Amino acid sequence: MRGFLRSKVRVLTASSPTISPPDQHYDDLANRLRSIGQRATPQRLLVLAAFQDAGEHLTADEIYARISERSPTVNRSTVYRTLETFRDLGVIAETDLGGGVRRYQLLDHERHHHLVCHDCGDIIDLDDDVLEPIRRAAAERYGFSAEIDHLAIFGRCQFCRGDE
Amino acid sequence: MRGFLRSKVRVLTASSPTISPPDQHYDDLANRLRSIGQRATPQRLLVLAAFQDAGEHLTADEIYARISERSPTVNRSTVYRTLETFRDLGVIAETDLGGGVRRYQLLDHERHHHLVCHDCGDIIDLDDDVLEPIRRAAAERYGFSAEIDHLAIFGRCQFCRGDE
DNA sequence: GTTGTAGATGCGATCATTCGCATCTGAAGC
DNA sequence: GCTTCAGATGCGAATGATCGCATCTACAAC
Repeated sequence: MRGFLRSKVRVLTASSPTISPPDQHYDDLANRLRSIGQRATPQRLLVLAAFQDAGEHLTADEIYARISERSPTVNRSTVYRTLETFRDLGVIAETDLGGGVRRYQLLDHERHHHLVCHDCGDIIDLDDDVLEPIRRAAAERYGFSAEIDHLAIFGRCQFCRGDE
Repeated sequence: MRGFLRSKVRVLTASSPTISPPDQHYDDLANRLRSIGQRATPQRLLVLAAFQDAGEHLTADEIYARISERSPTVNRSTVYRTLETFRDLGVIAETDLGGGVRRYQLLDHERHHHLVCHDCGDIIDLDDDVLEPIRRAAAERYGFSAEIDHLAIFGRCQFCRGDE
C-alpha cells in the first residue's frame, strides 16, 4: 500500500511537503491536493469523484463522459491533463492493455498487474511481489526508484501456447 | 538471442513451421516471411530495410518518411499495420518511452530495456536478465509465456530523487 | 476582502493511431 | 503461364491524445 499523493510533480518549484498517510478515504481530497502544492480545482475533484463512483480500468473518454453528465462545460483536454498530472503524482496508474486505448485506475489499494495474451486476449492478474526483483535491481544498480504501478505484460497464455 | 521470426501471428490458420535460426543477416528476408506463412510484399521489405539503414528506436513516422523517399505511394496505414504485424511476430519491439509517440526497433540482437526518469527525462539502459524473475513467475504460476522485448519502466533517477 | 500571479482551463488545431471498405496482389494450385 | 482468393494495401474518415495560446482562477500575501 502506498500514499495517496506520492511525490511532487515535475514542475513544482517550492519544496514539497511530505506525503499524507495512506489508507484514508477521500473526504478531504481538496486538502490533500493542497498539501502537496497542487490546486484543488473543481475539475480535478470531478475526475477523482468519477473514479470513486465507477469501477476500475476507466478510459479517458469514459471519465470525460461521466464528468460531462454533471458538468457539461469541462473540457476533454482538461481531463487528459488532469489524468497526466495524477499519474505523475502517483494518484492513478495508467496502463495500455492493448486495443489502442489507455486505461486508468485509482491507486488506493494493492497494486496489481496483468498478463495479457495477445492471441486470445485473456487477461490474468499478477501479484505485485513478482516485480520486487526489478525494483531492487533498479535501485541497487542505478539508484533508480522504479514506479511500476500497473504493468501490462504481453505474451501467450498456456492454452494458446498449446495451440501451435 | 532469439529467432528472427518467432511465432505465428494471431490469425494464422495453417500450422506454423518452426522458426528460422537467429544470428543470420537478412539477405533472404522475403523467404523468411514466406516460411512462416506471411506474404513478402514490397512494403514489408521496405519497412525492414528502413530498420537496417537507420538506428534504433524509430517512430512510425520516421519509418514512413524513409520509405516515402524511395516509394512515395506507400501509405501511412500500411506502415502502421506492418509494424503491428511485425510486433506480433516478434520481429520488432514496440516501446512507449513517453512523449506520446511509440518507438520501434529490430529484435536481432540482445534485448534491452530502459529506466525512464519522469522528472528529468533521462533514459538508463537495463539488462534483460533483470526481467528473468518475472518470466519465471509468469511461467511457473500461470503457464504464461511472457514476451517482454523492450520494456520502459518509469520512475525517478538518483539525481532527481536527491532534489526533493 | 482585495490583489497579484503561477498555474489551470477552454478552445481549436494538430498530431498519432486505428478502422472500414473497395481494390489489388502474392503465391499456391493447376 | 493462368486462375483463384485470402490476405495486404490505399484511401479517407474517425478516434485517441497532445499542444499553443488566450483567458480564467485558486490561493497566498497583504
